[in-house]
Amino acid sequence: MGKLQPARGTRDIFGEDARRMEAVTAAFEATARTYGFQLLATPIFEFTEVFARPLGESSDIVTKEMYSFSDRGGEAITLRPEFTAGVARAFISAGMQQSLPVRLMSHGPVFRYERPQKGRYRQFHQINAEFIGSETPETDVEMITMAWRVLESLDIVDKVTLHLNTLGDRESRTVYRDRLVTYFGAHKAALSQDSQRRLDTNPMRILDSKDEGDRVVVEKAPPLDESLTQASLDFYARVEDGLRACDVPFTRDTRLVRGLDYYTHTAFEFITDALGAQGTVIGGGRYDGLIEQLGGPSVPGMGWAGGLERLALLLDAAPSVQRPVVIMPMGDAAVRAALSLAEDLRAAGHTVIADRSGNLKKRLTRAAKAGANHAVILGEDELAADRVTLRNLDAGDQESLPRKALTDRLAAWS
RNA sequence: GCGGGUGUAGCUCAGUCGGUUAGAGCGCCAGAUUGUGGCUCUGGAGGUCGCCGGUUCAAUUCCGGUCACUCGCCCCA
Repeated sequence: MGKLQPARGTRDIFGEDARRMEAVTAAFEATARTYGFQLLATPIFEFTEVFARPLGESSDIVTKEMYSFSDRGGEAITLRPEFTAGVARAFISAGMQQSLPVRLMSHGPVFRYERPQKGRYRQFHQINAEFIGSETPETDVEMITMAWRVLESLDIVDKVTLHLNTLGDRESRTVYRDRLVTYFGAHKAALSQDSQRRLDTNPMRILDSKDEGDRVVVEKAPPLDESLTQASLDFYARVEDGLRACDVPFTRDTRLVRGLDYYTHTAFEFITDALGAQGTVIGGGRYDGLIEQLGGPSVPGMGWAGGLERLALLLDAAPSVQRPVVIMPMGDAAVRAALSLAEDLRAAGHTVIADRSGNLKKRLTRAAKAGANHAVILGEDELAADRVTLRNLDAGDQESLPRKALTDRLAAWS
């Protein structure tokens, strides 16, 4: 095709795609609001440090996926690869620890330099929720339930499975990680190349390796629960119990882990098998160490992010457009009169499109294509009589009525 | 970053065992219907066969490279 393509891994979103994504965003905002969340819009770029520090210098995101550059002032800048770090930075910048807890929702583009696939882009979009300043397991329950409700309101909840796990508190996590390193280190030769690398960079990730040889080794790896402190076990039990109280079904998945060190306790993902390798649609967990690591106070947090594109892909059908009323003035005098008539209808809450070009036949064709329910025909005859012709495009019939009666007549239809 | 597949009209796709005018359906435009759509009929526009190079008398077709998409890995939403 032409040379004018969007840059690799980016795309133009319009029409049906745009409506799908709009629907997901709207469902998210509406649901999150009922949980007391307020909007926080952070910049789409930050000083590189904001992301590099909490994500860890050796993590994949930092080493190969960030869009980083230095600006004209020589500052190291990075396009956000996720929301949490930026939200945490905003939390610190604004001194929000004065009013704990805070419930913050965000959505917008994020950027990762990756090889694109279906449901995976270099610029993609996320919905994101962070609950900062509460360390109770019931907060985790609420956060997960909220994600569940979003999926429910989008009617895609049956396409998705909630995988749930705990990493325990920091002590548990460290113990478990050490045990894994010891165990996998002893079986290093049996591991795939990828997993041998993971042993250094991200040992817990070996647990969910897809390599068959790895799986054999993983089978006999030390079980997570043996490394958990009693407090961690209790915490997790309350999360499970709370989810049952809210009727949110879940699957315990002890291989579900988070690579980053600041994650503690609850980890969860909503996974679908409808999107190939891009199965995770919403993922999140508890991060009790993050804010401190960024140089802020020691404040616990719990959050999750959802991939807009992936969620949009799961919707059965694209939401339909608002059905407009199309007003069709014929002749110069009518064109002018139609301006104010359209304003009246809009003020009454209708979506109004004015079509001023072409013959009536053409305009009616266009109106039908635009999904209009009614056409208001305003020609010389109507103008002279101070009337309009209102055509019902679904029924195919029409009536003549006084111009002033139009708003009421249309109100009866909606 | 690694390995595989694909790239023909706005969309979905045929086709050319290398040969001169590249097709269909849908969509679009016009007409049958001077101010009345959705059905039907008739006609029309629209393609450097992704791009660059090589082989050849001749390349959309074969080969190489490149770009994009796609499947898997890595990683993640």
